[in-house]
Amino acid sequence: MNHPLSLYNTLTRTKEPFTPLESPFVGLYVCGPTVYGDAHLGHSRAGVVFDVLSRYLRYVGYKVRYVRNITDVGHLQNDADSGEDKIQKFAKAHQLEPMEVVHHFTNRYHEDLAQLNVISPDIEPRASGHIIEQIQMIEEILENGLAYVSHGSVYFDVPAYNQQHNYGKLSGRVIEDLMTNTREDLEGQEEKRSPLDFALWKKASPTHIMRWPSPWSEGFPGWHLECSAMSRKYLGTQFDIHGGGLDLMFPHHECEIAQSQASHNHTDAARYWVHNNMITMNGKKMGKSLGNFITLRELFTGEHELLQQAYSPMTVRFFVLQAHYRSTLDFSNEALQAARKGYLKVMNGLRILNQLTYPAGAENLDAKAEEEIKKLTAELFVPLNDDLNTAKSIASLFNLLKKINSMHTGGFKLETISQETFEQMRTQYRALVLDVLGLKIEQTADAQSLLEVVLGFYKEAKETKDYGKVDAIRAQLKGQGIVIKDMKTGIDWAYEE
RNA sequence: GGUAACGUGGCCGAGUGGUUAGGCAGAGCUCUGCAAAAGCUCGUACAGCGGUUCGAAUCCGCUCGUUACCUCCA
Repeated sequence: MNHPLSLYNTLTRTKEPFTPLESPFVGLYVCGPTVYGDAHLGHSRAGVVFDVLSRYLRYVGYKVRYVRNITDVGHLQNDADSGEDKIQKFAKAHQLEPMEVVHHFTNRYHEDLAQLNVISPDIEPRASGHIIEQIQMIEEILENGLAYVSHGSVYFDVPAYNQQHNYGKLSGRVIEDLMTNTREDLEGQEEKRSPLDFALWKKASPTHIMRWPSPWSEGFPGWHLECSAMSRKYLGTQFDIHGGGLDLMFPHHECEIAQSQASHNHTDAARYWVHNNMITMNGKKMGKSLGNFITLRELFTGEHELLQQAYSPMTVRFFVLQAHYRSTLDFSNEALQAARKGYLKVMNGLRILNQLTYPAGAENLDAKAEEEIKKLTAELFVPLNDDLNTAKSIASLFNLLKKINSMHTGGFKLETISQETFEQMRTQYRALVLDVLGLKIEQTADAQSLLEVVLGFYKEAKETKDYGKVDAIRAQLKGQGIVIKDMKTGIDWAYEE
């Protein structure tokens, strides 16, 4: 199949037409979270952006295999010698098993993303479950002479690799610059031949409790390796799209490319490298290390000193989608409140659209109106082909929405457009909002409160002895499986038994 | 220091040479028992200074400012 989608490829720094290796199949790999804490607003961006990408690819007919990993073996904290990783640190502090920690946060991550209506990936591999694959890849790199064993650890030989390949091709780094700019305070790694070398396997210190056996030592796989090993296992040595946050470009993705090239893959792994930009707070990147993050749970409940109110999951989703994924997006209460209103406006439009019925047999075509609706409808999806410009698609949505609202209030006569155009408009609007942007209706009113309103009227009707109304309310509620109970102490209701 | 971006109206945020982005907030109008919703209309924009061009927010240069990566990070 041939679809005019183009994506910005970090490898080439240009927008390129997207053509899968084996159309209609698309392999998509996205770097998932390191599960040592709750997901924050920043995480939601990668989740939502690549959710929309996979939704759109499917919408236009591709068969997508979406793989997103869970990194649960921990990353090295600082220099390798400290030997303490984030997950372990957290585990000790709380007297928990490391697996207990990662399981806990994995579950919460799933819950949070589900709230955002992010569809679960097709495969969600865990680093801890792919130690064997990672060991195998290390062996391949050793066989190819691009890694070396040192004191029970294995390091990737960056200078040697760079003689055959181009280390830095993704992030635009020049190895000579990196050599001269290596931080002094990261030294103390006499095990490594070059400060640029990175660990493929790290021998565990005696106190390190996350460890696995390997040909070299009891230890754990280095950062970067899990993604190379798992993407290869489930998508092959070469696949279509690799996604992740911009902050992973270097060194993480750069190292992934090097590992894939240096192993028996001999490829850059992915053909299109796609990076989403960061969410900022007052212009500064939101991140765990900076401590300026707001978790999704805090957003949903409003429990954070910077939040003036709670923001629903769909508000957050809409907020993310109103910006292009490659731009930074600045958080503020005002921006979230604006997103909330915008989201509700779109959903009200959907509700209206569902109510509209075309007046059959009453066609009274107006060429101009017909043309206008056709044009506005056609513009809905077009921006998505231009590097997934959801912001522009949403703008198109609002433009069409004005007409839909006019149809509803009667200013725009439905019969002036053909039924075909009407149906097309309705189908496309729904498809964009529900299927591709992945927005859904959020219940704002709960049944209990609505019932209390009805019971209020019931009580009033009884007091005024308007028994016709009393009986009607009872009958209506009974139709909903609810019975009213008049007791001496007051009015209550129950589920009909 | 190296590399890469960015700077759009009160706020958020599209837009890469000429046409209304859009949302929120604000003003006015229509509709309305009141209100809401909705529709219509309106306003202050493209950091600064040069340059290229018939024409630049959009290309080039310089200045100022902000950020990201170079360490774990979506």
